[in-house]
This record gives sequence, C-alpha cells and structure tokens, in this order.
Amino acid sequence: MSTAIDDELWSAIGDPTRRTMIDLLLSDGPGTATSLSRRLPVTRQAVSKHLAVLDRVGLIHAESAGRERHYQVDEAQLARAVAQLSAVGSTWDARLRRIKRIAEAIERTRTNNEGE
Amino acid sequence: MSTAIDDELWSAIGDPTRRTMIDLLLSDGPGTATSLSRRLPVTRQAVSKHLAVLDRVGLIHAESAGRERHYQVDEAQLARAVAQLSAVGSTWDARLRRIKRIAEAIERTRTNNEGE
DNA sequence: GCCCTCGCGCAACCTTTAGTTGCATGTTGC
DNA sequence: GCAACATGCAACTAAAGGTTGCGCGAGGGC
Repeated sequence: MSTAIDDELWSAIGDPTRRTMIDLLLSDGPGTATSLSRRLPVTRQAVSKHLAVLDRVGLIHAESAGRERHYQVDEAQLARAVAQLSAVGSTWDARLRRIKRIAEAIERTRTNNEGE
Repeated sequence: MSTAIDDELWSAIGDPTRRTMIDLLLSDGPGTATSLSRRLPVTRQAVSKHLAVLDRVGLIHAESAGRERHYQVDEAQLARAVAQLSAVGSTWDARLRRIKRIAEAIERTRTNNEGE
C-alpha cells in the first residue's frame, strides 16, 4: 500500500552509490562529478550517470560554473524522500506490532487450554 | 557513513516488487509463490526469484507443506531492516536541519550588512 | 491404482542498469 | 596559443528483474 507513485524516489535512493553520494553532498557541500568520484570507488563517468538520475528525480540540482558543474542537494525533495522512508518503516513497524499482539493472544489461549 | 555492511538489506527492500511482497506477507499472512503472484503484476517465476533473495538475506523464511512452500516474514530481521531505514532517514534529516540553520545564519549576516 | 491437476524448480532468453574504457569538446591559466 | 583539466558522448560488459517453456513430484477424484 505504502509504495505507489514514488517508486522513482525509492529506486533513486535505493542504490548504495547514490546514497553515499547524497551523504557526501550533505556533509561536504556542493560537488562535481570529478570531486565526488575521487571519494568513491567508481569512475567519474559512473558518478556522472548517478548524478543524472538524482537530478531527474529532483533530489539534486546542478549549476554550471565555467567548465565545472556543481551539484547540490535539493533540501525539500530530500525531506520528501526521508518522509517516504519513514512512512514505509512505520507501516511495517505497526504491522509487526499487530502480529506480535495477535501471537501473544494465541499463546495465552493455548496456555489456558493446556490443562484440559 | 550510515550505509556500510547492510547494503544487502537495503538492496533487498529497495526493489518495489519485494517491498510489495513483504507488505502482502504482513497483511495476509504466510503465502506461496503462486498465491503472491496472483496479487502481483509479475509471473510466479519472478516472485520465486524475489522470494529467494528475501530468504537469502533472512527477511523471510520458508516451510515446506506437501507440494506447497509457505513463506513468512522473519519479524526480528524485518525490525532490523526498519531500523536501518530510519537510521539513514534521521541522519539525512539531521544534516538537513544543520544546513538550514547555517543558511539562516548566513542570511541574518547578509541582512545585517545590507545597510552599508 | 490411475490419471489429471496443481505448485514448484530449472534453463534459456530479453531488457535495463551500474559499471567500465576510450575519445572528442569546451575552459582555464600562463 | 597551448597544456591541463572537467565534462559529455558512445560502445561494451556484467548483473538483475522479467519473461516463456519445460519437466517433475505431490494430491485428489474416480
């Protein structure tokens, strides 16, 4: 139920390299494909493709400065993504708690009838 | 920083079909590849592969009953996964707040110096 | 007991995506 | 003007999600 139209956001942040890139952009501030690739175990071209993906879903946006292209996180969009994450998390959490409650109820019933 | 060894868990729940499958197993209780495929837009074989992935990372476990194979969610492992999710979420959230605070401080400085 | 059905697993194949290498283009600084 | 550097584009490989087709074992009528 929780996942529907926002699969794009999920698949964007689902990739480990892209998650690390977002981490880097948040902790070190705006960066380029080259600067990010120096801190990642992949080539600049791979980073460039990921930047394109993140840009397309709006999680980051670029600004050209001469021969460099500076990318930075779009705060509002990332906040939306985080909201999606915690939504799914809390949905599952709620269901787990419900299941546990039912299991305990059954356990109680079983224990009560054991003396028959 | 947040993502390291647990990339397996992430990639397991990163797939939209697998997320839906977990949803179904939680809401409808244990199910088979066939029963799940009836409620999903993919074939039984695709579902079967996803079940194998989820089984491998321990998010679900199977139980053979005659010719059927019943899968159900491993509550502890899913709880762990949910924890990972919210960990990343709150990390990003914290960084976003920090950035916002800094941005506001800069804005204040700029506004103060505007009268020069 | 026999057969028909159903659920499953295996194998071959297609498509997308993350990754690579190689090359051409545009900027900067001296 | 030229060397150095950041980028973009193209071709290729590898892995993953998906499909179809097949063969097999377990169950349920008759």
